[in-house]
Amino acid sequence: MRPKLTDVARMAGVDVSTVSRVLRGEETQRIRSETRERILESARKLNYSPNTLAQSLRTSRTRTIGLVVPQLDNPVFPSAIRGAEKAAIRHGYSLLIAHREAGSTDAVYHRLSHGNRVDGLVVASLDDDQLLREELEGARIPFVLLNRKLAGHALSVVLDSRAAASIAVDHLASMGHRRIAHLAGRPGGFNAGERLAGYRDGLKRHGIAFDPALVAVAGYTAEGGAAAMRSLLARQPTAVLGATLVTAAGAMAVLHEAGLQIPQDVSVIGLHDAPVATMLYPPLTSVKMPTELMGELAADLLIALVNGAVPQPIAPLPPDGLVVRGSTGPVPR
Amino acid sequence: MRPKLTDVARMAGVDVSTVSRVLRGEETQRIRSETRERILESARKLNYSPNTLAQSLRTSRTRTIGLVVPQLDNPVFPSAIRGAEKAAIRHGYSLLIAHREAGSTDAVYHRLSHGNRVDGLVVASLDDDQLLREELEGARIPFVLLNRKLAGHALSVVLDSRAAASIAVDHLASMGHRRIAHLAGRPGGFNAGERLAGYRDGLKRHGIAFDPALVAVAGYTAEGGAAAMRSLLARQPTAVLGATLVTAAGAMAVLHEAGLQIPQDVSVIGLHDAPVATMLYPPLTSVKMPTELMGELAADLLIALVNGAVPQPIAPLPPDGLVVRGSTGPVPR
DNA sequence: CAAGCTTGAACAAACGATTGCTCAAGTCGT
DNA sequence: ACGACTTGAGCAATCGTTTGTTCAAGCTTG
Repeated sequence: MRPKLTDVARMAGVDVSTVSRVLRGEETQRIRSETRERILESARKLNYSPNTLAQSLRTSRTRTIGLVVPQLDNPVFPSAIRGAEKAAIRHGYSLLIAHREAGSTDAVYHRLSHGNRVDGLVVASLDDDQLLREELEGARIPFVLLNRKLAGHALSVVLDSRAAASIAVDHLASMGHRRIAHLAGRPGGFNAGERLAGYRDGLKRHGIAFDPALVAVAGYTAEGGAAAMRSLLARQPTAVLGATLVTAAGAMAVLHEAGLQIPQDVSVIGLHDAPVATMLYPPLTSVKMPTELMGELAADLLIALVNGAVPQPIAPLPPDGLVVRGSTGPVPR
Repeated sequence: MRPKLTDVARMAGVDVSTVSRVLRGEETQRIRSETRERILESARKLNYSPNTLAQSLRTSRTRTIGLVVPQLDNPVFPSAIRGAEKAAIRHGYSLLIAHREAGSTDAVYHRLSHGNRVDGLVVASLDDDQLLREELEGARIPFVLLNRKLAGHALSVVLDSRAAASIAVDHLASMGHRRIAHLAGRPGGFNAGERLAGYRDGLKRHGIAFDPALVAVAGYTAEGGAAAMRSLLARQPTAVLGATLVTAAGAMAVLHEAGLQIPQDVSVIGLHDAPVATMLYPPLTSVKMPTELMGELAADLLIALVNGAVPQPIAPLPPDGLVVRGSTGPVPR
C-alpha cells in the first residue's frame, strides 16, 4: 500500500494536518523544529509522496497545463513542446501533451477541459476557424492559441510569418530572382495568409509584379509541396518559397525528379529552420523562426492566465534570421 | 460554477447516489425509468460532466496511461504515439504523452508514477540500462518498455531489428556489394546490439568477412551519422547501412559533401521507414518497420496489465519489408 | 390480514489531501 | 499570582464522486 498522510502522521505521532503543513511548507502555522524534523524523517522513511489527485481535488488546481498539438512530424511542434516544457518546469507546472490530428473526431479538448486534469490549455490546431471555434466553445478553462489566431478569441502567440516570408523574398531577389513561386499553406488559414502577404510585400519592395500563377496551395505536407511544385513546373520559376520546411522538401524531391539542379536551375527556400533542413540535398536555406520561444511564451502566458493575471497580448515573434545553405544561389541566366 | 452531481440531483429531485448510478449505467440497482429520464434530462440541461479527479480519487483508477518519449524528432516516436493513441482510444483510455530527453534531470517518471495521474506507463528511453533501471526502480505502477529491453525487468515491445539489419544487408549483397559499412547505434544499447548482430548475420550469409573497421558508432542523430560516415570515408565502403533513418540521412549529407554520388559511388540504406525518407536525395531505400503497431501493442499490453491480466511477452515485431528507393544500386565496378 | 418480498431510492462512509478554527500549555508582565 | 499573549498542534469540514447498506412503500401470498 502506498503511504499516505495518515501513515506519516502516525509514524511521527502527530496529526495529519501538521504533516500537511510541514510538507507543504505552510507558514501560517509555527511548528516546533523537532516536530518538523520528526515529520520530515518519517516522510522520507516511508518514501511518501502526495496523491496529486487528492491535492487537486481539494485545492482545485492541478498545477498542470495541457498542450494540444495537431501533428508531430512537423518540426515546429517538437520544438514548441520543448519551449513549453521549459516554461512549465520553470513555474513548477507539469506539461501534459495531447495529440489531436486535424479533423479528428476525438474529443480531446472536451476531455481535457471538462475533466479537471489541467488548469489550462495551449492549443495548436490546423483545423479551420469554424471547427476550432466550435471545439473551444465549451472550454471551461483558460487557453492560449499557439501559432495561429482566431478572430475575436483568446490570446495567441504567433510567429511573424509575414516578416519571415518577406525576408525570404529579399534573399532571393537580392540574388537576381524575379520569377519566385510560392508554395502556400491552407487557404484561408491565418499563417497562410500572413505568409502570402509577406511574399507579396517582398515582391513589391523589389518591384516585382505579383503573378497569381506562381502561387500554388501546398498545405503543410511533403506530398502537398510536391503536388504544388509539379503544378508550377510549367511556369518555370527560378526560385521557390515554401511555406514550411516540409513543403519545401516535397518540392525539392519534385525538382530532382524533373532533372532540375538546385540551386543552379532553381533555388529553394523554406520557412522555419530545423535539423531536417541539413539532411536535405542540397541543405535547405531557410528563415529561422523562434519556435521554441513561441512554445515557451505560450506556456508563460497561460500560466499567468491560470493564476488570475490579465496578460498583455504578445506581438508576433520576429524571425531569428536567415540561414543560408546550399539550396539557394544566383538566378540562372 | 461547474455543475456537479449534487446540482443534477437537486434539479431532478433525487439523491446524488441515484444520479451517479444512472449516469454510470450501473446495473446493480433498478431505477424507475421516469426517474432515469428526469436525471438524464437534468444532466443534459446543466451540461454536466463528471470531475475526473474525484472519480479517480474514489475509484483509484484514472483510465489514463502515460507514454514517455525521449525524443520527438525521431520519426519512430510520433509513429509509435499514433499507435498507442489508437489502442488507448479503443480501450476507452486516455493517453498522456510526456517528453523526457535522455539524461534529463526532470523527474518525469517519478511525477507520473507517484502522482496517481496515470494507471501505467509505456516507457521509451534512450538512457543506458543503469540509469533507466534506477529511474524505474521506484515506480509504483505497471509499465511496459517500448523499443528496448532491460535485463530481467518488465515487459517489452520491440522491433526485430536484427532481422531488419539482415534484410538490409541481403539487399545490398544481392546487388554485389561486399564492402558494406555499418553506422551503429549507442554501444551497449539493446537495439544497437541487435542491429549489429543482424548486420553480421547478413554478411555471414553472403560469405562476407566481418571487418570491424567498417563499423562506426553513430548514435541516433544526424550529426552522429555524419561524423561516423566521415570516419569511414577512408575505408571506401561501396554501401552503408545506417542504424536509423536519421543517421543514414546524416551520412548522405557527408557523402554529398565528399562529392560522392549516391548510389553510383555509394549505396545507402536505412532502418525504419518514414516520410522523411522520400524527402532525402536520392530518396532513401529503407527497411520498413511496424513502429505504429509497436506503440499499439505496447499500449494494449499495458492496459491488460493495468487490468490485472498477466500478459504473455510479445515476440519482436518482424520488419514490414524492404522499400527500395533511389539510394541503393549496383556495386560500382 | 400479517408476514415476507420486491422495488426504487436515500443514507452515509469512504478516497487522500488542505485549511480555517479551536484550544491546551507555557510565558510574560505587573 | 493572575490575566493576557504566544506557541504549537489537533479537530473537523470540505473537495466531488462511488458504492455498500439501509429502508419505506407497495405488493404478494397463504
